[in-house]
Amino acid sequence: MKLVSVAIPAPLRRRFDYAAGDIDPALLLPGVLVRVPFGRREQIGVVLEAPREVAAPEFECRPVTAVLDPAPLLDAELLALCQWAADYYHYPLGEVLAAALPGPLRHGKPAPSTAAPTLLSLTAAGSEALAALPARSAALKALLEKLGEGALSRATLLEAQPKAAPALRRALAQNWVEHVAAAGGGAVRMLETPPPLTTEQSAALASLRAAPPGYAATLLEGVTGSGKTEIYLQLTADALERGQQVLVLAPEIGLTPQLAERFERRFGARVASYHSGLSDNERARSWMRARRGEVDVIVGTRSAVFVPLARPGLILIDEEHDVSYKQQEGLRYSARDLALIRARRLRIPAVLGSATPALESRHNAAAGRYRHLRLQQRVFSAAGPRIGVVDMRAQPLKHGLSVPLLDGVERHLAAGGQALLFLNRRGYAPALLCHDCGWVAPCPNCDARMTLHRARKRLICHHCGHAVSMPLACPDCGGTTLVPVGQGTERVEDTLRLRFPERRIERFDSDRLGRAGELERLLADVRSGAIDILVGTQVLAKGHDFAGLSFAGVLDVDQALYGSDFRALERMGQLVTQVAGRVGRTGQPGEVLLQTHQPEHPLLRVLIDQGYPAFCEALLKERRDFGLPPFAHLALLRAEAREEGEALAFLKQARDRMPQGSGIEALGPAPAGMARRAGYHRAQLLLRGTSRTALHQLLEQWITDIETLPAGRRLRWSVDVDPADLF
DNA sequence: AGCACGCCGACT
DNA sequence: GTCGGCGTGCTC
Repeated sequence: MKLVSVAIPAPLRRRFDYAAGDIDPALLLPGVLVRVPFGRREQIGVVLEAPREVAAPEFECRPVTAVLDPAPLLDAELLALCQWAADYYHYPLGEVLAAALPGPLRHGKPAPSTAAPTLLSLTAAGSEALAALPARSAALKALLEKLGEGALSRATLLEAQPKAAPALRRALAQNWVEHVAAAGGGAVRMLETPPPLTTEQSAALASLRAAPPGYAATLLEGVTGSGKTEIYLQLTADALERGQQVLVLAPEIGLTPQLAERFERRFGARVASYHSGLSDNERARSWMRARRGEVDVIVGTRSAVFVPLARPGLILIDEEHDVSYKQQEGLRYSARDLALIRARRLRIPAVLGSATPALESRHNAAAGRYRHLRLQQRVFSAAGPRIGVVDMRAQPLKHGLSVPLLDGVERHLAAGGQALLFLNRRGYAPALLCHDCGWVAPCPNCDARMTLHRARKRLICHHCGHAVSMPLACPDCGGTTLVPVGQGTERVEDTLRLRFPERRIERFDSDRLGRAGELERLLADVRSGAIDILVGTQVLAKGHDFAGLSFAGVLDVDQALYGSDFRALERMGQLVTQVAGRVGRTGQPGEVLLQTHQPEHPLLRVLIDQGYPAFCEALLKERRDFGLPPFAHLALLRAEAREEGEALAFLKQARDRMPQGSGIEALGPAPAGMARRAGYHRAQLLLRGTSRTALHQLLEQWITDIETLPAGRRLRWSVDVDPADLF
């Protein structure tokens, strides 16, 4: 009889064999989705291998219920990539496959019908209408203006202007906007004249183009403003001319529309976006369009690394250093690393771009695994900003803002510049203290303090989301003098409002930017010069261009200097360098001030005096001395349980069963950095080894063994290969 | 993960 | 007498 191996989306690290039954074996190809009976219910599984003839099955196999696709949904390459990820991250293949498929397809919905996207173009009548439009037709005006800059697909347009759908309907009805075919299938139309390249850009491009066809990884280390995107665009043009597809990864949803826009504007390319901001159906459509070759450029976040490619030609990973590429739950994969694996298997080039490459990437480049190209010259201004330090010791403070910093803001605003203040802490204050008895509002679920959100009159835990209304009196002693301690972006914003009442100050953090399109709207105001001071978190450090910025302040450098996470310093260096790179593009000299209580910190000095590359060298030396990545390979066994001590006890058992003599060291188990979070007690066991092969061999054996531990059933545990942090 | 089976406590 | 708690086992 004919048997097929099927992967089932369940936390089971094995395959299940089914009988072909009365289904034509020719339909049961690898990558085909099938409906199969599984226990007492039905599951959608993926066929892993073509049916094999077995005389007498050792197991009584149940028959496949139905074949869901006429042709395999997953091609051989994607299947192999998922198998690789399952092996490397020690995660069940069925679950990896489920992660690679958009929701509707995973649940057995038929593949949506798609067509190559068309572009929306402003007509002559549209231009005329735009000029005559009354001011109150704001949405329509914004829409026509946007399309006036160049044709865009409907999807990209709606990502930039989420509420433009009604206006678009009207514009189409009036013939102010028309559908035009996008370029594709090897025909590249240059719709924009590419800007002249700098000498460095030309050299980098020439070097990339000179590479023989096939896999090559290139680290493109280019300071902010050195024109990495232009290199991406020109490499993309090459691939499009060859009739190939380009996969572009960005760390954040907010960066994908801009990239999509660039490709559509430049080439009239057929672009699909893929990220979690899209609806399930939109994701399924993008996925299928890429699979069917109806789009030539796929722009997406982490999960886009699993989008199938009909004609793969190039993979671009922008801001490759960004930690968002690492998934922090479930299948804990690194999209950057998987993208490189994918490029190698596909025998196509990959380019890792960043102004501040990850230590690992610089190390890989130095070891000859990647080519290393550098762009050190900015396109628009010759000099980088001056970076200074404010010694916070004995400084009079205004809610965390020092006098030199406030003076800096003042000076640059007076000179017509914009100022950016960076603080990686949202809310008003990270703690609320009773002045009478010393009580500090704790989170009932976590080992953490509640953050005060004053505008919303609430205390919110940033680790579990628990929220209560702001107390008026201390619950312990009844005292009414409750003092906010420390500062978050909200408080900095308030302080600045008092100091600069006539200036427009805007906060950029996830509290403020909740609604779709809000960031885009604010960024437009920054570009037009309507906003004078930007206060924000992470969001501000990622890839957005602020042409008018001439001053930046980093308020809490100390967090990284005291931080216990081994990557904290690396991230601080990246942040400072990225922030510095956004400053002083206008031509007026930029300035960056770092507030710290440790102005003499040796690594901080190296960063300021010698720059990011030297800083990385110093950090790498430290990592070597401490036996940390990239000089050792890590895996973390995490566990969390409702009862205190259970997680630790489980990890101790696991440790006792670790195979011996593998050369892998076990450190711990120990309670996690935050021992209790969201009601769970957490602990972890760290594995370290210099041989990746040895580490993986051990993990494979060991995990199979741990799975049989009864204690493991009563708690949640997971394996994290190449953990991004050790918390 | 689901889902069923099974063996003990407090209800109508 | 049953309803239901969650420990244990299994899924081709």
